[in-house]
Amino acid sequence: MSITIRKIAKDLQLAVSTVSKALSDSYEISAETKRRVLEYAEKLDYVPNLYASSLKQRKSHNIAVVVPEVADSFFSSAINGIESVAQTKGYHVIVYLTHEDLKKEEAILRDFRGGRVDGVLISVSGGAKRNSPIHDLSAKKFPLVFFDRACEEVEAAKVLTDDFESGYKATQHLIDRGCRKIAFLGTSEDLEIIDLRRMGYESALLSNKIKSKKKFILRCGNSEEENYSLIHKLLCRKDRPDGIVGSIEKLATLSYTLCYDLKLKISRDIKIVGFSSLPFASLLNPSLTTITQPAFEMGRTAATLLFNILENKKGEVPNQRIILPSSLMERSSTKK
Amino acid sequence: MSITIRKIAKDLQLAVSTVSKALSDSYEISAETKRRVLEYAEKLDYVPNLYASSLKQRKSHNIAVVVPEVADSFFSSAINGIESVAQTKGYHVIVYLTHEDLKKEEAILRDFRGGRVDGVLISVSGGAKRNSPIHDLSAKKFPLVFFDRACEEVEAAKVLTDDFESGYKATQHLIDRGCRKIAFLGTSEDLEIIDLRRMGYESALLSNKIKSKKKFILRCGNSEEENYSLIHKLLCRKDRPDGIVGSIEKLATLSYTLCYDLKLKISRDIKIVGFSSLPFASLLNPSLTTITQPAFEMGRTAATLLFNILENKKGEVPNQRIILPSSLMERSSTKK
DNA sequence: TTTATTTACGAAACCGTTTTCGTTCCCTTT
DNA sequence: AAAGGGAACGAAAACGGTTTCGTAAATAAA
Repeated sequence: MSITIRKIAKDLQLAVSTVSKALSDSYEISAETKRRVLEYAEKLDYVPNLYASSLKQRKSHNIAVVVPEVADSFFSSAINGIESVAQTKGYHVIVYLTHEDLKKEEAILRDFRGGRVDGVLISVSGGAKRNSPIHDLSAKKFPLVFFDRACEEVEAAKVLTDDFESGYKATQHLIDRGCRKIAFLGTSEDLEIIDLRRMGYESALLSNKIKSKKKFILRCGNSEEENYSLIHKLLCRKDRPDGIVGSIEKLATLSYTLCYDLKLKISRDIKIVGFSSLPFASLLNPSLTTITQPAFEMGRTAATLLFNILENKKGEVPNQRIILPSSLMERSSTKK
Repeated sequence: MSITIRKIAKDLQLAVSTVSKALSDSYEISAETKRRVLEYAEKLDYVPNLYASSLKQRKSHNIAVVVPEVADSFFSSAINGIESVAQTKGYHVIVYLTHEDLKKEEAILRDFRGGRVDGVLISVSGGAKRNSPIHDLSAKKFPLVFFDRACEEVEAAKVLTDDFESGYKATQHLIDRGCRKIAFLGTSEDLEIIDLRRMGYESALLSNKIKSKKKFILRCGNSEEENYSLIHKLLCRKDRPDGIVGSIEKLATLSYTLCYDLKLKISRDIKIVGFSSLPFASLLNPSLTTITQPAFEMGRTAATLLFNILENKKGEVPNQRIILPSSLMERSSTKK
């Protein structure tokens, strides 16, 4: 039997309301009574029941972070950024993993509607339609901020990078390094950011009068094995690409593995640039040229935005759209 | 205003208890009534209030995973392992990050006592004393399973690897490759697993009649910069080590960075073996020889154990101690 | 001195479920 | 026909806090 506010009240000959107020440091209670209550609570090692207070107060002091996975440098850094601000606000951050499974994501969001969290920061998983009804509904039900991977048509705050430009820059960089047959590794489902990166890629090709080939645009899936064989096939073509844009971290590293396996020398035979926030991209063999997003900063910004909404600061645009700059970090994988 | 069971009851001219039972598919309720309730609930998009039911039922259907950080391949994989079993049990897993801050860890555990979660899986942060009172108390308060980083003297289930043996193996491997001046990079606080790894290291040195030097045993901290300069100092000594055991993933990769900066050629000038579950350790330059723990499997096992406790399966030893094997993956960083 | 105001506390309602007992009503038994 | 036994549902008490609204005493204002 856990110790409750009622027990404290009885033992101290006080009303439960008095104890409750004393514990929350209400002005209605005298210093002396507060002291008695605090002391006794401490002594009994009283811990308030979360569910009782949340039920009554209609707030949980929790925010959710919903991400596809955590074994990705972008997400793990972003989570740290989010935590850094949640902490100052006295909020807990709860991490939910979708494993790129839209069904799971929907289940999680639906579950939130029960009041589990006060707000949500989300980077949607593949397959989330641009105007997913569930995301839309959720955004109307409670504060929701997209970061990095958003649903375009859902009205909510968003923290993004300029993915079109990033795709363009990555591709242009490869072209500058002499590549002419550049492949783009994307995901199978229609994620907006991947689409934009691909459009940037295609636009760069166009600017340089290079024909974009369907065969060089891969739609990778969720399974490592499947992706392995897809890229394998790509790299075994007669007109094998001489450059790769890996629009997801794991696709870039997987390309490395394939080059190893196929005895292709990265940078000489084929140049690679990957989207990644890996702290040790420079330790890879060869060091990987990356488009690096300000992951921590994006998390921080998104969380700040969320708290602005929660605290209902006026003067704030409700559905802000913030674009943070990402940068091309040139390394050996694209050396001439 | 959210829609509640009470509204459904009123609209359908039923008692709240009837609706509640219908929703939980109780045998007391006729099929017809169930159908009506379900249909109407669906129509109104009813979502049960989590706090109300948890308050009443005294269970949350949540389990917590408490880890120092998530930007570490071991932890991110372990989390996936945990999730894989939680999912089959209909439980949510909530990830808490301590950032290796014991104060924060204590606050989190204390918070749990309010009933936030039904059970906890924890890998303690540095500085957690062997018999930390808070962990001890927590273990008595609710189901708690340690994985990887445990508090030795706290009575609770544990899923571990043989860290002494791993430290020994790593060191012996370096000796076999010709190293004689081997450094051990550990953490500053007394984590049991690090201690065991270090003892394995020292034991291997002893077996080979190599004197262990205090100066070669580094106690790294939490800040990257600090660790950088610590290792920097180590590698600039006149009698610079010819081998390094990195007992934490980030210490191994940091050593790489330092070798780069100091123009030391890894494997020729200095050999490195690191504890890591990085999927792309083989992509590093040079590929990193690792002690790899079965991270996913450990997560899975720990979670299974926790659910056994939650379900109170008899015939199960309450405080099992399971040791899983880790393996030395030989790669280029320790080539002769 | 009377009236207003403040201070410090208590009683009770409430948050939205679950759960325990009843209580009907109807159908078997004997 | 009386007793017994389900089947289907309702009333009300929890769960452990918070919050509103009183109220008595103490203090200040008139």
